[in-house]
Amino acid sequence: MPRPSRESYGDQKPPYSYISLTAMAIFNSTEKMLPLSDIYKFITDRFPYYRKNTQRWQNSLRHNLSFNDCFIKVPRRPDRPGKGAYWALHPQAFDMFENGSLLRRRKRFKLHKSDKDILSDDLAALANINRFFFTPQIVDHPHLHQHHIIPSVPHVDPPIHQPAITTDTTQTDIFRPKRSFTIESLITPDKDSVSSNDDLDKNDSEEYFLKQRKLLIESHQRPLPPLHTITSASTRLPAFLHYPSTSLNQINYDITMHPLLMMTGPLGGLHPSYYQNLTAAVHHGANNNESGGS
DNA sequence: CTCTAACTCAATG
DNA sequence: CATTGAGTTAGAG
Repeated sequence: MPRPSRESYGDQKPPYSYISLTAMAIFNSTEKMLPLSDIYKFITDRFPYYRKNTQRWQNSLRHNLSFNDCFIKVPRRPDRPGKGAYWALHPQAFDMFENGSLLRRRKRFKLHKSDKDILSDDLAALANINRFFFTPQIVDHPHLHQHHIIPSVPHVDPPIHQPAITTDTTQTDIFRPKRSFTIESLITPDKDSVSSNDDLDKNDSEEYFLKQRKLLIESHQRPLPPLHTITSASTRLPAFLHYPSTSLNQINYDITMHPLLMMTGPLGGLHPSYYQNLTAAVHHGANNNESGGS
């Protein structure tokens, strides 16, 4: 029989703020981002206290998501229907529990307006990229036709293979573009290789991508994602924002290209104190129905 | 005690 | 579900 587990705090209010509860939920997820409903679920599963008065605290929690810059609303991928967006943690907010308290931070995590603008631009670009690459009609373009570049909407979610968060990762295989991604390099590839040869080496995904992009731009069939945002390196969200891969390499390539989706380092730049505090708290609450093993 | 993060209520989109 | 504002509560130093 599952021991009531003192870590779930029974009917008592757990000593965590909504912000830390939400951070736990997100951090605990494999993708490091969750829709609202799953955040609710995480909390109610672990802490009985929150199985009551749901309307009240859930409203408060939503308020926190919107109000605090430490939470980022990631647009839902079109091939993943569902309600609401995904919520992720801003990487720069990892040290927000510096003082070791999961109840009240020393300072509120707030982004400057310019950073917020950049971030929202990037996220908008991401949404556009998604919409763009998951829209089947685009296949009509003559140049693109043969290349299985543009997918029909994928129906399955392939398992995400994220590097398990182990003790450390000295070198993660992070994808990085071999050259800088400026507007110029995208629109006017400096290499004659692309423009001169019509028959691209399909193993060179970068070249392939550039060619593809060029054709799409020329086609004018639908708005392209604002490419300039792709070069903004100021807001680099680590891999936990990484959308699960699909079997569609070209899409992966494009999406991976976005700075929002690039890994910044081991544990995504996780601050040690954050890691310790949160994992401790998560494991605390996680022992609800443990004790017998599942 | 002060300062301000966190919470609540609630209107609005 | 998401955003915003305003007023209240309460934790940290």
